[in-house]
Formats: sequence, C-alpha cells, structure tokens
Amino acid sequence: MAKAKTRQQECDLPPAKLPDDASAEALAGLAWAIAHPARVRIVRILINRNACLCGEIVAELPLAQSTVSQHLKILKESGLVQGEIDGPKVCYCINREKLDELKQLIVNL
Amino acid sequence: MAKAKTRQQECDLPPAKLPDDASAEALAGLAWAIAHPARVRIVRILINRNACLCGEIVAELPLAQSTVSQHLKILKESGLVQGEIDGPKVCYCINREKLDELKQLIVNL
DNA sequence: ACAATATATCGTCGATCAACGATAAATAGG
DNA sequence: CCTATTTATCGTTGATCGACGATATATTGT
Repeated sequence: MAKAKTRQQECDLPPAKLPDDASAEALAGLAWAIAHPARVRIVRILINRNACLCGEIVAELPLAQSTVSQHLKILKESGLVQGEIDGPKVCYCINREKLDELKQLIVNL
Repeated sequence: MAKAKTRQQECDLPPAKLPDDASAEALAGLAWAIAHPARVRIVRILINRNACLCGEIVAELPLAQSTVSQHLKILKESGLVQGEIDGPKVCYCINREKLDELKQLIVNL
C-alpha cells in the first residue's frame, strides 16, 4: 500500500527535481519486486505458463502457502503480476506491459 | 523447507537442480542492488560520467556522506560498481560486465 | 610531524522484510 | 445449510535495511 512513498523522506530540499527521480523510483520499485529469489522464480513460472493458480506455485517452491501468498502480494503491488479471481481460486498471470517497462528501464540504464 | 507431500509426491525424482535456482539468485542479487532509488541514481551517475569520486555523488544526492558510502558498499558487493583507490580519494566506476549480465538476466526473463 | 581532505566504519534507532502457523474469507458442490 | 477447497490475512519472531552523527583510517601537502 504505502510502498511507493516510504522509499525516501523527501521532506527537505527540493531544489532540482530531476526526471531521473521518478524514473529511479520506478526502476527501484520494479527491481525490488524481483529482488528475492522466490519472486524471480514466481515471475518465471508465470512467464512460462502464462497463467497459474497460487497452489501450483506453492507446489513448486519450498515455501509455506502463506509465504508464497505474501510474495504474490508484493508482485501484484509492483504491477508485474495480476490476479484474476476465478471462483475460490485466483488465476495469476504476468503483466507483459509492466515486464516490458522493467526491461526498458534496465536496458536504457 | 517443508514441502507438503500431497498425493503427487512422485514428481521429485530428477528435476534436480534447475538452472533457475542459481540464476534466480543471481538476478535477485543484482536486482536488489538497484532496488533503491538512491542506488539507481548512483548507478546512473557512474554510467554517465564513467568515473566519479564519492564526494561528487554525495553532492548530487540528498543524503549524508555515510549513507552514500553505505550504498556504494552495497553496489560494490553486488559487483555492479568498482572502486579504485586513488590517493585519499576513491574513484568509482561501473562494471560494464556485471551491468550487461544484469541486462541479460532481465531481457531473458 | 602535523593539518587537511576524502572515505569508510561504528553504533544506534525506527521501520520493514521474510518466514511461519493459525485463522479468516469466499465460493463451489453435495 | 454444511463441507471442502483455495487463497488471503493476522500475529509473531528474528533479521536486515536505511538513515544519521560521530569517529576512525588513509593519504596528500606543508
């Protein structure tokens, strides 16, 4: 929720608000989303399968279901992953646009 | 650690050590290095100037010198940045190979 | 040797992460 | 309605982050 704004205080000294700032925050946010091996693996699973239930991801990782759910929440907050409710299940998939945005930000570093 | 052994535990014969594992850790580590706006900005400064003293970086960021030094340490540990001692100063520069490695890992996601 | 400069390190503090088990919430099916 | 299934959330615990000021370290120049 309050992830994007707690990155830095930003209270003082706004003399020069470079365009870098927003871009740096965007890249840092997306990088942070995949800054954990479990989340990298989740992203890869979703890329390869195009869609996946939470339970399938849990089955592929050596983590508790609640932990995986936490990682999925983080990935959703970053925008890299979308979850579509389908009955009692949730179908997760990659947000290709966000993924491309991440790739662009990295390549243009 | 404790993977639930439901009805299909037969599937753990030779999946063995997926290349994903090491790769996921590598990507997560590099992503984490730039998972902070200040570090993204430092990396960008070093890319643009090709080399830079710590003091110059401090001058461009709204952070204390000790904090910048900490971020530089993290970037050095990731391998993305190298520091060359030059008298009482330290000349920082980007490690292009590591940067390319990061780009490859992202693009090949 | 001494002073000045440039970085690194230390110690601290509040905030956040990562992991888990337990439990709640939502829905499909009998 | 009740139950089973699937996922999310809560509460806790230990570890780490991010920030700072103060201090230590290293080197240059006088």
